[in-house]
Amino acid sequence: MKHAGWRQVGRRIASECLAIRVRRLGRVITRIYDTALTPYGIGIAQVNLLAAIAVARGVRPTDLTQVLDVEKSTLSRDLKRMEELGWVRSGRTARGRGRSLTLTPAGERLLVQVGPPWEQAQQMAAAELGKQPFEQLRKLLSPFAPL
Amino acid sequence: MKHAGWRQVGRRIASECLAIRVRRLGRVITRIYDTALTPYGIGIAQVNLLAAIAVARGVRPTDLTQVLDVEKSTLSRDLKRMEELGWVRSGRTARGRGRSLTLTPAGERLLVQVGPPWEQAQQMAAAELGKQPFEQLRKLLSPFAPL
DNA sequence: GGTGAGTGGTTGTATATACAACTCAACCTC
DNA sequence: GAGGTTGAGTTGTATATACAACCACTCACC
Repeated sequence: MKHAGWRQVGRRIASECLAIRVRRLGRVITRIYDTALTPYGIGIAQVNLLAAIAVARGVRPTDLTQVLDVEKSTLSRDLKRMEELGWVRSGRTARGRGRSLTLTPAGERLLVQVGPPWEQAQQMAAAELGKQPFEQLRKLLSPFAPL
Repeated sequence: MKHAGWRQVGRRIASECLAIRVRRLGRVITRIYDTALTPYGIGIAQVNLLAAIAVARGVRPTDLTQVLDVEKSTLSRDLKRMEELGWVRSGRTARGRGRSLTLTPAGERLLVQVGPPWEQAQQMAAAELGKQPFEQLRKLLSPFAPL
């Protein structure tokens, strides 16, 4: 196996790489959810934040970076957008450092509205992947659920 | 189940959404590969293109959008970067419309160099996820391999 | 209570991603 | 072979993502 040529390397990477598969799956799945959510002016990435803040009211951004595995700089800008859109508010924490995040009433309303299209997207994703693989995948990825 | 409040919706989405899990997995995995590849001045997304072009020499961008499930506008800009970096070249197709893509010698060399760190990243990803889940996942996602 | 260390957050820069609108060239039809 | 049709690619705009560098504030310690 010494001296693998570029053809070999290319074939091996194309056929074996986990990252490439995961990223492609991400593109496909993201499109499904974003399409279903478009009428509501939100995408799955922001729904993610909305739901995370709803569940853990008063979290600090730093905590979210842990829970969601997002870079703090990414989160900073995502939150800025959502504050500007009027879905999220931040105040000082009761004690200690950092800000404390909550949904605005508009954010709460939006989250409720977004329920049905999200369910629909979840259905479509299951259809796209096949019921079986969908459930296997969901189970396999449960360590990556933000709860 | 009528009148689900925002708390319920948030909990449900946070705990069940496939897209959110897949996207988070993507972030985690991408970081592993990108970190391993950093010394070579390339990331896994570009390695993906490099490998795809290596395997299917002479492909047209349009074909790649099918094979890789990428938007044509995304691909257009990604390829532009890689042409500027001197890894990819494009010429006219023998027949029909569109361009034809090939690796430059520099691109071929880079692909070979990138083999070892890629293997290493694949190992680290397996370690991160656990051997078992890693293999299950790879198998489950084989429909998303670009081959 | 001042100061130094560490943490939380923002900003600069770059890539990857998508959708929509547009351009341009090849094709086909008559 | 002229003209409409279609398909390939680019460009405008916006979000999501990351890393590095920076700023600001809190806390702990003396």
